[in-house]
Amino acid sequence: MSDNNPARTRIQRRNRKAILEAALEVFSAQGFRGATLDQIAAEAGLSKPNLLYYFASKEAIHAELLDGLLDTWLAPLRELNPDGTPQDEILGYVRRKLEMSRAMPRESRLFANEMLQGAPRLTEVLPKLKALVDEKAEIIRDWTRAGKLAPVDPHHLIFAIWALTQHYADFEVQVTAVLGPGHDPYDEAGAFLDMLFTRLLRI
Amino acid sequence: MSDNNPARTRIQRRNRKAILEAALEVFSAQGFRGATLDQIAAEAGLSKPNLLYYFASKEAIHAELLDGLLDTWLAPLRELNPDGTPQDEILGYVRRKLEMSRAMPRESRLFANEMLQGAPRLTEVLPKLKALVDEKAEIIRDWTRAGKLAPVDPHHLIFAIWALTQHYADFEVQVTAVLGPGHDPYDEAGAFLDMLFTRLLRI
DNA sequence: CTGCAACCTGACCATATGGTCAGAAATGGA
DNA sequence: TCCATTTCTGACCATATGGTCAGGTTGCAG
Repeated sequence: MSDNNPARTRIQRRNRKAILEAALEVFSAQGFRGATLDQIAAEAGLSKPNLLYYFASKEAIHAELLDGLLDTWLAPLRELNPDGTPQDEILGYVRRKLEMSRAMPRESRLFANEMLQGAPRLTEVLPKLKALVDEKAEIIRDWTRAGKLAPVDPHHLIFAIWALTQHYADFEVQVTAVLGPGHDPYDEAGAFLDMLFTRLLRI
Repeated sequence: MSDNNPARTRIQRRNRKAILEAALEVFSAQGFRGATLDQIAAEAGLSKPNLLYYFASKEAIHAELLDGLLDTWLAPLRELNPDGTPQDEILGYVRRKLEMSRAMPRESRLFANEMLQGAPRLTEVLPKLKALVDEKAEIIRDWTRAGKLAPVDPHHLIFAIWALTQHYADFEVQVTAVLGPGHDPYDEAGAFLDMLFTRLLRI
């Protein structure tokens, strides 16, 4: 009872991790309501009552997953450095964000599911999102004012980066189906987006 | 029994329409598994057994919604005219697609939900999608070869248009939360995307 | 080795949900 | 008006699902 947060025993650490991993798999593929505890339990290799020994409820598992997600998700944007070269900074952001979609497609889909449903479990963190975006938008606006960047609406530039990178994770089936076999969507997207943003931002 | 397809009586037409409208509302906001027949019935102002008088099952309602959706959704792309001016054609497509997101956000979200879950109920129509995209990609490639358009990967150009336009419907909560009050997201997006694609496609 | 705390389970419960059905109510053509 | 057809409903059912619990099993400190 002295240490509250971190899982104490080895077993607890292992099982909580397995549960969260399984839950990410299932929630991201089925949405919150579509996912069942039985699926998560099976995926984690545990019994349903045992799941509920580690987490108070289905909600609690989902909440824990969402908990750090926004921070993880916004990390690439946080790195945008006002003292760097505008084009490099923004291209770097695009690359980091695309890499994140490639490395964490399930997290992307978990997030997308949440947003599609109207973000019922994220509403209280959206203001935090807005604050960060506003801050970074101001940096971009300054770059434009200083003549270092083509004039663009900073908010919609950020939306564009989100949309273009997350699309490859969230609509993976569609992308794969349209490209057909023998393609690496993310490699191609990387080249395409480099080109796109280079052209867009050139003064 | 002679005429098979169209709803025969006035009542049938009215109620089927009400059910599909209600189902679109609920399915697009909750996903297939998240939606319940009770919700749809309530939204449509009918009793649950009455829903099932008009449709064989929950699946059947969903299937009927999905049925025409892909065609509707791809209509703007179909209009891409190989004999037009490349820039105008592509910008026109972007505008039509954005307008579609504005006018039919629920359809967009229904579609997004389906894709997120791996398109279990759309797999058989994905080849049709691929065929259309391949056809239009070839047109774009020809334009590029003819020197009328900057060189771009046509498939990823189309993905970009999808991602950028659908984002405003699918992530509406996020867009609204970030922009704050006093903005018309679609108007701003229209201007931004015009600018973006103009710069991207200029030779 | 022992005993207590941590871990786990089968059996069970309440509710939600998709779907059925016998028959009542409305509709509309003759 | 009459009655066959269409439309609609309350009551009901089977199953799925989130969650509980009494008690069994395992891990580990002393």
